[in-house]
Amino acid sequence: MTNPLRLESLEALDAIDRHGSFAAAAAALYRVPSAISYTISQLENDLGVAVFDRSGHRAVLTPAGRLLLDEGRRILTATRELGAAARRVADNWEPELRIAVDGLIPPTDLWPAIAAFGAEHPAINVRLTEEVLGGTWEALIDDRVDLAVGVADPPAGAGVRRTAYADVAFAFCCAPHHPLAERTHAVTEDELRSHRAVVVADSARRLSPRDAGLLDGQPRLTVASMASKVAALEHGLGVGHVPRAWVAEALAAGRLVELPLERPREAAQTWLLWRSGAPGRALEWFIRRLGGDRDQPMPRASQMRS
Amino acid sequence: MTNPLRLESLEALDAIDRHGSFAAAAAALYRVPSAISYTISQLENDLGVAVFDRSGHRAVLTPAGRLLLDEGRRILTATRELGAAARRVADNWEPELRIAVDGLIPPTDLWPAIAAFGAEHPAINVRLTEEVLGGTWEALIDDRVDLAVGVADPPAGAGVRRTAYADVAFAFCCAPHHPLAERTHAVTEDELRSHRAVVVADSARRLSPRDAGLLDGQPRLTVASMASKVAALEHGLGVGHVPRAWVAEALAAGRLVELPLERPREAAQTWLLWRSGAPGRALEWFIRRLGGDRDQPMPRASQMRS
DNA sequence: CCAGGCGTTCGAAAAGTTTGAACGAGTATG
DNA sequence: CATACTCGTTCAAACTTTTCGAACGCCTGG
Repeated sequence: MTNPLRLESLEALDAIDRHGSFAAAAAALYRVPSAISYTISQLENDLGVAVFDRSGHRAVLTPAGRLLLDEGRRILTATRELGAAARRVADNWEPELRIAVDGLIPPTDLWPAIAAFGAEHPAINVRLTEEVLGGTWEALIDDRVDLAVGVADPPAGAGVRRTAYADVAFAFCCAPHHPLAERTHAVTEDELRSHRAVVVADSARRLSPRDAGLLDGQPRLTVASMASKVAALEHGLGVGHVPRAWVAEALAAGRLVELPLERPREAAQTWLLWRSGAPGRALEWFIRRLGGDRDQPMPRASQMRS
Repeated sequence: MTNPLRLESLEALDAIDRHGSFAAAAAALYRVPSAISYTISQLENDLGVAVFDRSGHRAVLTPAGRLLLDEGRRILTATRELGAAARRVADNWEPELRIAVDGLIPPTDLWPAIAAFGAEHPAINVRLTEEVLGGTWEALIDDRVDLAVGVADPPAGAGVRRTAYADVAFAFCCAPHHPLAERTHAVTEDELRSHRAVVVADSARRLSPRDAGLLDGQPRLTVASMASKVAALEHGLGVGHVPRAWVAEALAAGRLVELPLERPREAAQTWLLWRSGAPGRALEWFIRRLGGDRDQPMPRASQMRS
């Protein structure tokens, strides 16, 4: 049993319903009424089903006709969209762009770019995932994302290109009611060691996980994301370094306090990474927007962009 | 811009991918290779997009071709299914049958019938909702469902037909640690009045709600469903009548105890209801299966069917 | 009752598809 | 390195399908 349904029949059905009569539909399709009659009776023959009830003066849809009309419209739409999507792909626009943002960068950082992209290219989907440390790199290498944003120390790796993204400065924080908050002078490493550190777990599935900026012997609370880490710090569960952009508001509101450190952690240079090879145009759009001119990959002086 | 995509092109594309070459696809479609060439180049012209890369010996899909193939298959499937669905509708099978089951009946009661129906008619969807008292009737009248199962006192109403369903017997229950559980002799109405009754709220949205089997002046806890009522009783929040089928297991396990009543509530006759008019065949199937021979609507002697 | 719109039917004309043969190009096989 | 085979394309001719235009019968509204 081969496919017994023609798109032209559905198109005709749609036009008839839209314009109210065979004659009007014919006019709308720049055809003669008999052609519409022919198309519909062909549909009815193919299907072995009455689509219109002609017992009255004007033809009226049967229940089966109603179903064909309603569902047929979905098929027509899908078909038209498929045509458009194919054209876009041929023009090197990806149907979907997948972006991983590293825990160092608040995802809100990307919203303006994503909103602007969505306004320009409403038909292209953007999928944003959040990863931590090696997980961001791994998502790119494993082809789970097309663009990695805010990776701090990308391993040397063939097949990956990069351009500078933001410098991320850290604040060493704890809750106001945390014992360390009493301190007025810079905290030494020895003092630190007796307080629990909140750390974010590397989200790598495959590569060996690494932890960042930790003193040996310090007790830990490991959480899954930077957002959880901030929440944990606010609840006084420990201390830790957090990118300033993540805690600016909490510091201003007094939910967290910043502690001076004897050896403060220096700002981290972060990168925009993508696989080399022919990038799609959506990827190029984001590289240009987020990374600026990628032919001059130099570290940016700014901290986080808002 | 009219629709520039033909189903035959997608069909050809599918056949080429499935059989590995233009020639094999042609054979599978009982056509000559040049016809396939023609169809594909027509697709490429319509779309203005290369679907195959012919630079090598064998034609190989471009990314756009890949998209057309993958998405095109979905469209082909949808189209075929639409044809089949239209035939079913013309044959008086509903695309979806909506059933409301009254709170008196455990929904599990219907599972065997629904499973059997699904096995016979896998393409017809069944939507099961749960309603209480007037809500069941109202869902039917408002055309939110096609069949109402287990309605106890259907109001006289034109345009509705019915046949007997199960007789529902009630058990008056409370938790074993409830004060009334101490009683060894039949409970009088006066005694009852001082204990909270758990009642199920009528789910009617429009019609005036009614409450069943309540003594005036008795404090109440109103819950949304029979399942909640059973749970409330088990937690000792009150007392109340429950259809035996809902609590057989809880009584056997000792999570509830049955109390003898001075004036026990008599079993309720329940009905299967549907709107009169030409019933679809799925509806007929369920009426026949659940209600037996509907030309002899007589109360059934059994209690609940399992 | 008449004018006008509706949808169908039919033969003829137009448009579109399929065919088969010929061709060039690539790939296995000996 | 021939040879035989398969692949996909092109082209004119045969064929099929769709569209057209005119004629017709039906119903509705004035």
